[in-house]
Amino acid sequence: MALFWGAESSNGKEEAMPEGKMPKPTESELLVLQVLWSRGPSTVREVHEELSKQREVGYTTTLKTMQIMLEKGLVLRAEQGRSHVYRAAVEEGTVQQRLLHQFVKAAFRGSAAKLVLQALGQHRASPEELRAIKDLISEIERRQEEE
Amino acid sequence: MALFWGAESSNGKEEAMPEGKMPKPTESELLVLQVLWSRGPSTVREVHEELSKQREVGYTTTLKTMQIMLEKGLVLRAEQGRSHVYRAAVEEGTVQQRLLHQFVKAAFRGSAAKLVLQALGQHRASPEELRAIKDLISEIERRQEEE
DNA sequence: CAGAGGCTACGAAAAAAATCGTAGAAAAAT
DNA sequence: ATTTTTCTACGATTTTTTTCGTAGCCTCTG
Repeated sequence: MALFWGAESSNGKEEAMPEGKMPKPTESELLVLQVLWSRGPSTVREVHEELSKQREVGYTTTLKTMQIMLEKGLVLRAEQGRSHVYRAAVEEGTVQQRLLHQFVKAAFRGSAAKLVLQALGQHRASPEELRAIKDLISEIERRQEEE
Repeated sequence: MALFWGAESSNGKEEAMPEGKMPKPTESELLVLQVLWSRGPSTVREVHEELSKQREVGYTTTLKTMQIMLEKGLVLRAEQGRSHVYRAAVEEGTVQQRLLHQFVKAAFRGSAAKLVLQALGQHRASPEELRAIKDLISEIERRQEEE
């Protein structure tokens, strides 16, 4: 079991990415992050197995992608025997927030409301989720009235 | 005034893109589409002026982008004197829908509800918009109860 | 009519991403 | 002890996207 992170002190990337300077992950990198977020710390092999389910891709491709992500600071890794265990260096919510912001601007001319309407209309949401959304809206409305 | 579209019959791209086989527009192409959607049919020069406000870019770059978009069928054009007037060949809503779907999958692991919550929490929505969203939710809930 | 300016076409270069082959080290299997 | 498997490193290639230079063609001006 790898008990500590930051064994790679040589490249100076052992700390979790400071929220400010996070580089935008590419599509492939996002796929890797998804696996890390859902599985937790994983080896290249494990991530690769997971990605292989979705689409055909060579092992070294996944490896290379993850190495690049390490350079960018999107992931951290620890040695474990002869292999490496990677983990996400950026939080899912933070990445989502940043990507969402850019997406709203790029595809919805900045109108988050339009996006929300489209998303709700198009995708299926559970009663609980709808409830949560309604609650949030009430919350926002309450705050607006106060102003 | 250009009264008809489809003067470019030679390249067989004079019809609006059939919803099914629309290629995913790249970032730059999306910027062009945004201009066409908001201004309506425009010349390269006009689109370029608009884009120049946002970022520095050469005229021929914009031109080339639009020519590629024509090949892909993302835009249509009509000759007007010695210049061309372009218009979007794909509807804004349709493109948004497709991009949104991919985005939810790529960044929110398919959870539209999570995206909605993030979007509402992060961006400002007007009371009217909130109203509209609430209405839509009620509508969805009603439909779900019936099942 | 000559020159300037505005347009498009076209090709090619530059930049960004994705993919993979090969080599070499270490561990496991036989 | 050999061989086979399993890893990483690294470079190179391919693909996609973006950007722009140059040439040729009209049109308008002087």
